Amino acid sequence: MIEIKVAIFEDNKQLRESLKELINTAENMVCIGSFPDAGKLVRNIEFAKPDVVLMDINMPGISGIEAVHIIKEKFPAVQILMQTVFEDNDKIFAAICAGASGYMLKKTTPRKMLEAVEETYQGGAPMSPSVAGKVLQMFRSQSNITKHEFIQLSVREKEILSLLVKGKSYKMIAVECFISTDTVSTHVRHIYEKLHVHSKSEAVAKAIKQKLV
Amino acid sequence: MIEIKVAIFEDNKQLRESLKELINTAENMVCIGSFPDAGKLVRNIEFAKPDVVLMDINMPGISGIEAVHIIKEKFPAVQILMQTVFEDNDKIFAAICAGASGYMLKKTTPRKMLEAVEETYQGGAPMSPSVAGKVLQMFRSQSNITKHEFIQLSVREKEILSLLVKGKSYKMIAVECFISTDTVSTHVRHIYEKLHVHSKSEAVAKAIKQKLV
DNA sequence: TAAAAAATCACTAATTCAGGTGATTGTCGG
DNA sequence: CCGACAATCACCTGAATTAGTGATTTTTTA
Repeated sequence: MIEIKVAIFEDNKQLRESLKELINTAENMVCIGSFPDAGKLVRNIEFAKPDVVLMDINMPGISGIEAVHIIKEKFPAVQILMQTVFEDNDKIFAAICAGASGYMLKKTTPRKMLEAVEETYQGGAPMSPSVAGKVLQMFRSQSNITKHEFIQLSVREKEILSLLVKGKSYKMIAVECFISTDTVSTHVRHIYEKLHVHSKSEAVAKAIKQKLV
Repeated sequence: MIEIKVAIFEDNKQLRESLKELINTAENMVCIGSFPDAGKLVRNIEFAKPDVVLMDINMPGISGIEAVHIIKEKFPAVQILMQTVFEDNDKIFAAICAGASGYMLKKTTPRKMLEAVEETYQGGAPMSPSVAGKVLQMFRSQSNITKHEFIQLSVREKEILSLLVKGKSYKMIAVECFISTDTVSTHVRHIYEKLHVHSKSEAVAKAIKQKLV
């Protein structure tokens, strides 16, 4: 029987201890290190050589996400399971992009926690269902399939729209395109008509989501 | 005790029957319909009024993915849990975009299958870990952000930013948030500072690209 | 507990934007 | 050749936005 070596990073002492105990109760797992913060992160990982790291996303000093970055850079084989009480889109996103494999809420039952560690070790990506839901949402919103609208912008309009997306003002666009701000204004008006929007923000949002730029 | 009403679409008779039995063994679930294909799909759903649909991805006639499209269009409240033997990137992607909530492999144990149905009903997105892993992979490869900045917006600021993205004016935001336009203006200024931008458009663009909303 | 951050409101002033009207070119296809 | 459309410019007005300064209350955190 192979033992899964688990390292824990968690600033809350009580939670850290109970996680450690939980891991050690599992017959195929062993906690080979538990740390309250990510100080000496590299040395700790180097020494402990864990298969799976349980990482709290909120820690004093180096944040959990930064720690994931570092671990994944230096020890790409180590699988990381994030733990958090929050379900923030941007945190989840950041953790995933940093290279975390799984993302469990702390309210998860001990049994499921162990399953998650096991699955992480096996290369899976266990996620609390609500977290997974958010990921799917982000996924869908990013790859917008629901564009049945055939938006036909002229070359110039696309050019101006892309400058709008970059946050340029009419005046700056005028300078860049060698036209007057009034002309910019006219183009923008036409863009609004075609996109069925009534403000710069809406136009920018639509442009990005529909990948018009 | 509320019973979760489950409908099954599965062309393999044996599997269909055993799924039906499995659902009915759970005390808080009831299978109110099992169908070998998606013919009369709308009428079947209309009649059975399921909470959760178990959908095989490969079916003769209308494919599972097409069926998801149709169901989500006509009955958006129905949650759909996909079932498949394959871990095909394209299929997973298509199913998610069509609006499936969960995605379980057929080799999943009966106990986990029931948990998944329950979680689907509760609005979660249960996924077999290996499937989740593929989703994360797709997610990472899709996002071109190399260096993710750790932007820490307050809850209120995020709220206001998301309204900005929707194209709302300060005035509208003020009404929705029960604050004055001056306060909105102050928050917006703070948001600009944190995002290092100087206009609404830039803020909106950054918010979307960095998935802050 | 003291300091920092968040949330709130107010006043001012300069700038920008949205929408309207109207006009001149040039190009393309019927 | 004419109409449609893209691209250009101009003038105008009211509304919205940005930015600076200052202040109070609550919450969070070190």
